[in-house]
Amino acid sequence: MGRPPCCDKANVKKGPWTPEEDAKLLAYTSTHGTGNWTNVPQRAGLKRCGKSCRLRYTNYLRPNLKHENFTQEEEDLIVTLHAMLGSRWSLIANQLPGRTDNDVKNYWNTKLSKKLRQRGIDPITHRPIADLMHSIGALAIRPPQPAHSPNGGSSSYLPAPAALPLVHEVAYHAAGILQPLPPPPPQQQQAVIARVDVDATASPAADHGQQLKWSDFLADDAAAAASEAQQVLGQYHHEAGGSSVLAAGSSSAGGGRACGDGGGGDDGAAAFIDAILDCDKETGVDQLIAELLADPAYYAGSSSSSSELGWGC
DNA sequence: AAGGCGGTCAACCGCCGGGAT
DNA sequence: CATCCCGGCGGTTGACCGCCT
Repeated sequence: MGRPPCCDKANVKKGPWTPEEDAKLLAYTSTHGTGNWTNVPQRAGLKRCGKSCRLRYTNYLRPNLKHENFTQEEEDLIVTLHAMLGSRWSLIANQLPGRTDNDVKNYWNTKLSKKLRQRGIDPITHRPIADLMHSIGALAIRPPQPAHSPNGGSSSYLPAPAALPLVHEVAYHAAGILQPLPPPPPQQQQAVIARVDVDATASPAADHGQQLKWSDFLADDAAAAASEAQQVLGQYHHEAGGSSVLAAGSSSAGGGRACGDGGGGDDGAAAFIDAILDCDKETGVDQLIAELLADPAYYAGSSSSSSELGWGC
């Protein structure tokens, strides 16, 4: 039953690739393409596992890969997308033409997370570390809460009473796309966001009557999915028309979206991200997010944006 | 000059979902 | 329908390199 094994694991080479191996793999892929990696090592004359060949090709040998340093625009986009998606590196890399998920992941782990930490920002939650310390203290003295989910249960948040809004959500509220959030009770302002996830409750549309769900974009027809996303998000845009909160015309670095073929932009997930980013661009939320991320006052819990929302500490 | 140390990044590991058989 | 592999993914490791003492 099933398929034959991919390779003889006892007879495969491991470790760094030699130029000769690279040349063989490149020669093979340039003439035969990249289908069926299981057969590639044998046909290319390599003593490697097919998986290793695929990795070497996609991360290093593939044409159109960028090998130079990340630009400021790419850096901003990674931070923004990480705030939205968490560590879904392949999705983030899809928005950065010429970059691989491994590139993005390494860059995040070695550079960006440190940068954020140096600025007092927790790279996982994108919240001030000081806030998290407070939250840990608050959680330590808070009695256990019964599992309760107002929307019928999403795993995006810890069962905390009310999480602080995500960076993205703050921007949407500030832009007037969503109804203003009611000021949370003081103790709830210190709730922890444990995970950032694109899900119903975490989406900007969560409390707008109509939910924007990740799964909605997982349609067979990518074009239809993207269209649907645009339609749904466009509605928010329309309803938020004339928002006075948006700062007109300021050009921050965060707005530069790298929208290319990306190679993987033809699936529902990419359509979802495309739709979010397009909507951000149209509404100016992308600039707002960039400003939020760049604003130390925001991370200190006293930004103008948060005070506009009525939960200033 | 040499050893320690930290940063970087290519490569591996293990898991999972989907699909082939 | 069950089984098992493939391909993709995120997490982790370890070799290499440059800087510092």
